[in-house]
Amino acid sequence: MELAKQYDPSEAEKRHYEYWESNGLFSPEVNGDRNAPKYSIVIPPPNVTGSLHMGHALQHTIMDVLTRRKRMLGFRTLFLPGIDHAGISTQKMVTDQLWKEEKKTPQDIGREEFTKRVWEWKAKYGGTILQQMRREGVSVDWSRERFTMEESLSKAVTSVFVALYEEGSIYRGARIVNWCPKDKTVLSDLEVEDKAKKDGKLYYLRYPVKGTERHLTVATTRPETMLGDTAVAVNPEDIRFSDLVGATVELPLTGREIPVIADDYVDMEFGTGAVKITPAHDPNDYEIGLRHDLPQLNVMNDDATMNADAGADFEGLDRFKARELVVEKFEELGLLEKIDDYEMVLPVCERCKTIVETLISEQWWVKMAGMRDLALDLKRKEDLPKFTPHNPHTKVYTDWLENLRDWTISRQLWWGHQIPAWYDGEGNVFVARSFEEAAEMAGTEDLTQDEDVLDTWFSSWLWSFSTLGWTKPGDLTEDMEEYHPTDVLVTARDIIFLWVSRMVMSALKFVGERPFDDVYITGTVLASDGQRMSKTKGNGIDPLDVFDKYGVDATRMALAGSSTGMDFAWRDERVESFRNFANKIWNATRFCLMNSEGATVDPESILSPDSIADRWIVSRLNRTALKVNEALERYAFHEAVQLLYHFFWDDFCDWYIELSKDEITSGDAGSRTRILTVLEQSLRLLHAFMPYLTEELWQKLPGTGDALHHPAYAGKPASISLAGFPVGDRGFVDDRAEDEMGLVIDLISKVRNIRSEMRISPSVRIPLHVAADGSTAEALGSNSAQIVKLARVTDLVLASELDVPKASAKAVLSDGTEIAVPLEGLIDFEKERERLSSQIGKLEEEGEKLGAQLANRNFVERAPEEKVSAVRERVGEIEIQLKALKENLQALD
RNA sequence: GGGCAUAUAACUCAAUUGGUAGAGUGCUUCCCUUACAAGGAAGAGGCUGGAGGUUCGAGUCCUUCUAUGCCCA
Repeated sequence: MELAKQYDPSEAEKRHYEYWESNGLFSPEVNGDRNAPKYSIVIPPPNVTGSLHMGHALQHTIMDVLTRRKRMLGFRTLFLPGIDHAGISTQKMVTDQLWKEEKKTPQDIGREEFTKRVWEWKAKYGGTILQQMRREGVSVDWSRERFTMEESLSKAVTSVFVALYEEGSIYRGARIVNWCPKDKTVLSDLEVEDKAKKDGKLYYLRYPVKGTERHLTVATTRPETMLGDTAVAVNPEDIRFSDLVGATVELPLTGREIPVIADDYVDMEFGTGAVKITPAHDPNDYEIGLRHDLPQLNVMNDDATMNADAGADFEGLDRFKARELVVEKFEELGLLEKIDDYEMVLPVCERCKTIVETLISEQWWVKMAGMRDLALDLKRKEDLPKFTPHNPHTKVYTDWLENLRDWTISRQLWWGHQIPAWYDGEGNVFVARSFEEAAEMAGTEDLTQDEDVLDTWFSSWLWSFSTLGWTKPGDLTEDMEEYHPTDVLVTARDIIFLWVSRMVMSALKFVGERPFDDVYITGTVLASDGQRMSKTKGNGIDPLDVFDKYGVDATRMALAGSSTGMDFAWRDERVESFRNFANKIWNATRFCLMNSEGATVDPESILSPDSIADRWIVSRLNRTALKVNEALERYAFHEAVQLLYHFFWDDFCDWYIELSKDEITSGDAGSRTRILTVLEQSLRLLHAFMPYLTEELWQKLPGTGDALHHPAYAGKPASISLAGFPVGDRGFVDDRAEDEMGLVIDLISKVRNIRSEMRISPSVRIPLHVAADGSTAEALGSNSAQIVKLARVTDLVLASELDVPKASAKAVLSDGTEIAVPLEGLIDFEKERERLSSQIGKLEEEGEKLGAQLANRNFVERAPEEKVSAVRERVGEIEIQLKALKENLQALD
């Protein structure tokens, strides 16, 4: 069989995913072993509006590596995919489209029609990211794909709402909230982000004190809110104002009179020390208002224009226009003291970046204290999910829990789970699982359902179990029993609070167990400039472009290989190196296949390796497998990638193929079989990371098929994804073979060094003399043909003593074995002197360091025995080598 | 303001419980040796951000400073 000279990923990527998916290889049911242990992961659901970005690619790669390995180990493996309905962004998207295409607003077509349009939109565009995930090669079970708005998950949402309401954990109340005037909905604290505003202003406004000639000056960043002021506050300790506490201020522009109050909250250092209090439009003022029983005067509409209570001059004005007008009028009245420049931080809507308004609004809330305590109990029992990397996530997570506040769950949207609360004509509320149930409770069908929907997170916090068929407390579906709790959650730092902690609380509350054992928090993929990727900066990198350019497998290797849990800057060069690696694997396989006649993959063939090279590669293979498995068990993806890269490229390609090349090309069936088998094992190890390339090549190797499957997948469609994952066997780790092979490699490298330094053309063959006895002579002698070939020497002269002319280049192997290349006529004495001197210099430097250590009695007495003897051993080696090198140098004179 | 993290070769990053600092890319020199030039061979390149301290021994532990990033308020 002849392969192309270069690997073309695009072709393999098309074919194999289709094969895997249509044969259901990623469904846990493919596992025929009823007693197999399970392994389950639920995907963090991307937004239905979303498309694949680097963060997804990273997380999905990690999850897929974990899943594929476990599947190959024979676990009943479930990797469950799905998306969430992303209330705000989806509604926005469809609203925009409606306006663009029909010049209509959602209100124009009504709720029912609008919701229909969203479903149509979802059917048409909502699957984008799911298709992109197929391209990534993720081995998810598509037969279990979930969507937060589908019937079963909606039932779960409703039943959880009702259960919490019935126990008194959900209530409705007017409180100060974050309000997005553009999306016209309330936002939870977590959906608001801070944005620095460097060119902000601090306005100093004078309020006349009633019955005096005095003014009280307040400093504010938001003059327009003064229209809703209901007090001025000062610190009770502040002697500047102590006589004014209890006085009345005439609030300009409004004709209202408001009191001067004293409250600890006021910072004497800030501004003037006097603070205007607007309980209806500032969270801190709201609290102060409650403490002092102040009226809450709402002066704004839901679109952040001023309302009638702001006064006739201001009604209808946008908040920023109103600000200008307020300042103007203060100026006219001579009440504007000054305006300072002021750097500040503004709260903005996480989605549309509009400046968030704080106002008082009637919303639904969840009391979190009870569930929070359940989660903190886990901490006490030291049974929290295990975070990787451990720090600082565990602490951040528990700190946050301890300061948890109630959660606003209603949203003023039409797209989402409509709140299951109905009102009768008198305003009584009935919370029920359905209209029928509510009607029965109310004794009338004359009910209207609450207009609002629930926060999207109110459905995704149930994701770990709602996706497994759970619809109500007590539900124990087959999938729940089998796959919950899941094994690991892989996600990004930014949703530890929004999602991870809430999932823990909901699972504890409703299922009575943790939703997952481990949490792996990935680092952030930064742009190549080290900055965060962002649309506005235009420095983002589209994973699909990278797939096209370098192939999916190379991209996955680059991502997994960078996944230490730290953030890392994206570098195309790194992916390129893995594309080259993929090509290396391709060509190594190409070589084996070109010489595969009469041979077939046969695991038995490497069970009793005979030659040093065979014992060595089998040892390296098993050692690598052991380490890769160990690394993956502790989520050290980058270590696993490094191990595989170096095993395959250095050990297998650079040495094993080269050492066995003659035997292979001359048709030795045994050698051919062994190399095919080692290759096949390597492909299996690589499969979790590079699924397409390995499947492509595995299918081409002679002797592969379902017979190589893990026993749990006997008789299933042949795929490397069902083959056993090599776990490695300590019995095959052969230190002696590795030492002996190390000598051969050292010898060849030293000769190559001589050639290179002496500038001997590769076409010129040179003689090689080696002084060795015993096992060294045996190891080198049994590989003499390979040494001759790889060091390009005429022949290898092995004797117990060197017998070479003065004009020879010499070197010493790590065990002290002396080697010499007689180079009559070729050798440049000056160069050889330099070469030897530089090597002597290096060894002397190392020897001095180590010698100093040994001279230190404290080291010898206090350091562990094995450390000391290791240093002694190394010093011994150095001494032997130095002696020989120095003699060689002298011999040149 | 509080908390956390990071600072290692030109670049991007590694370094198990403290025990002679590694990789990939880039760079230099040589080679199209029929698996692979997306390749092969040989090299150069680091007082591990600064300053103290603990220790026989510190990239690793402690203190402090500087710079950057993230989270919370």
